[in-house]
Amino acid sequence: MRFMTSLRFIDVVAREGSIRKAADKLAITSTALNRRILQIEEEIGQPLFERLPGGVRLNTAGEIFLQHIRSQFADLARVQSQIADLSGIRRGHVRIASGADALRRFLPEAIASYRGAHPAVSFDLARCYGEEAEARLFSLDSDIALIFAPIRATHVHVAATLRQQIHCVMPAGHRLAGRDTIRIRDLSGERVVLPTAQSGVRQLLDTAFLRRSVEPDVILESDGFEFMQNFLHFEPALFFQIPIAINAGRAVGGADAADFDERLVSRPVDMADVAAGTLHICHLKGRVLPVAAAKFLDDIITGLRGRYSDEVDQ
Amino acid sequence: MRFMTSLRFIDVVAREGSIRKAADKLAITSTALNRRILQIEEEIGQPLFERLPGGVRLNTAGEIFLQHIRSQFADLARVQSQIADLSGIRRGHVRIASGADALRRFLPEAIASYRGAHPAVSFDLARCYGEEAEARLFSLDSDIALIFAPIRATHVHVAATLRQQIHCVMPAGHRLAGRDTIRIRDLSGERVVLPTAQSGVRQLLDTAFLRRSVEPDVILESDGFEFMQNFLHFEPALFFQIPIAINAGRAVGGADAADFDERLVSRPVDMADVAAGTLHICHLKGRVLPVAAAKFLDDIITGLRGRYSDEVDQ
DNA sequence: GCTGGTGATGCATTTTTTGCATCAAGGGCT
DNA sequence: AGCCCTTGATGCAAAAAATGCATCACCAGC
Repeated sequence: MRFMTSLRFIDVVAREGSIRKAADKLAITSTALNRRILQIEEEIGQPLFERLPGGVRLNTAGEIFLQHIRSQFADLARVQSQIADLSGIRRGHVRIASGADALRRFLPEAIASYRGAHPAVSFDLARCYGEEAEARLFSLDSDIALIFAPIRATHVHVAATLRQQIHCVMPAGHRLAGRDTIRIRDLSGERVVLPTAQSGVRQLLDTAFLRRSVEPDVILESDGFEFMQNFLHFEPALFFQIPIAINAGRAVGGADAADFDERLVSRPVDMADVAAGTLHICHLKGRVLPVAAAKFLDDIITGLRGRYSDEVDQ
Repeated sequence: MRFMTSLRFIDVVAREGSIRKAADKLAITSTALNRRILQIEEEIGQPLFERLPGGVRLNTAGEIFLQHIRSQFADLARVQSQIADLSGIRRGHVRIASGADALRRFLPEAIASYRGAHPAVSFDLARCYGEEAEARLFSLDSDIALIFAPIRATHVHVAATLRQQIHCVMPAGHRLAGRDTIRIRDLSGERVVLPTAQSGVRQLLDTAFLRRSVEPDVILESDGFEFMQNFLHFEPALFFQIPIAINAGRAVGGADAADFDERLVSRPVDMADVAAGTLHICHLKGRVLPVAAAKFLDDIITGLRGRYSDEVDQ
């Protein structure tokens, strides 16, 4: 959209913190970019950036204006998606912020299924945690967020929630593999692999370890699930996931539900020890999503309701 | 704002229904305007107008896009107002749609008072009734509406309401001037001047006349209050207003409250005959008003609450 | 079939935007 | 302090875009 270029430029300059860097990124000269910004500032009647020796930074007016710009872009995307829908072809771009959990198995399947029905819709996945995901909604960098953590910000609308019990994943021959459920005290001294500190799973586990005064043998911290999974083939240890990260296709109920790798099994951690976490499916409050994003949101909520009927709310 | 010109052009073309007429209005050639529109249509990927032999008309995509354009303009005005507020000077433009009632005495005083505090804020008054006012909110042609009639549309948010009893205005020497309240049956055969059919006052009166089977002698229909008022100096007759149209400064209570013209008096119509109407002070639901408009809205609601405390709700 | 209106398009002109070279200013380093 | 590097701003010429004129094709009403 030609008529939006100047506005996009401002966005990039704000992100880069420097006109010259932004100009490089936009493949134009700093001169041209500088003048566009000066022109807009003149039209607004006030400067939007403060000039520092090392670059530029938004002032208050600029912050307000940038927020406006981003909302214009988001709304334009919605309009384009809606217009495309008129001619029967769903078109658009859906930007999702998600923790590693849902990204692992659930989203690939959900997106593939959606794209099967609407091949003209493209996706953008940003892997991030809690507050960062909320920030992405607010800055309109993402349309939908899947957050496995409490929601802090008031500007986030939770379209649906999914209760998820922490599961413990281990090699099939592990001494705990015989149990139906795992107790936290069983983990004392056990070698465990923990997700990174930002992760919602990790925070639930930390609380549980603290409460039960259990100190497992933490041999590794990682947020790479595939890495953790493969690691277990070489050194027997435990790691933790939520059902949605293990099995996209159906609820994890039975004792041998670890369908992700036949040499691994997953067992639920006893609810008395670790409270079930909540996966929040969110978008920015008050925002009208593009058709493509809105329908995708509907789809995943409907899909989850079909599979995990009891645990889905709202 | 230079970067919005193409969008404004589309708005004008849609309103004019013809590229050439719009071009005249915009003081450019039809060629330039035509090409701008073709360019935007190409960027959108779909035509926005259907070409008729007598001009152009928005198609569905165009309707959607135009709505987007208007919301952009409204939001830009909000942002500009907000930015101006940062530097201490309130700046902006408040567009009000109002029936003739509030336009008569209340709004002039309210606007003058507001402009006294904020001289950089300008106003735009559109005189219109009920549904037309609602439509103006929806098309973002007005920020605030004062509607003396029931609200039909669901997209209108009512910020406050003011109950207003119909008053009957007559020359001081009229035979009914001695009454404390006027009954509808007193009006049988009386010469009356009625407001236009769209007016909320008129609709309440029509209902009352019908219910009581009273047929006054309607000698004139007009929506010009000043005209009606002056007319009464030449031919004795009755006309009808609500307090806010008679007296902006204070509630109309006493028997000689017609402070607008010493030779005229106003008497309330008995509530048993005519239900009190409701003045609705509204804006578009879900819309964030520009600072200037939002504060003005606050001001008039606070002001009304001070003067007509009992009759103001919400 | 003529007339008066519409939007679309080729081409020359004008306006705007861009890029190069350069300047002035501020922070970090020796 | 003095040097060096990077930053944003600006004058001037080239490139690109928008504009205006003349004209075409189309349609409705008479």
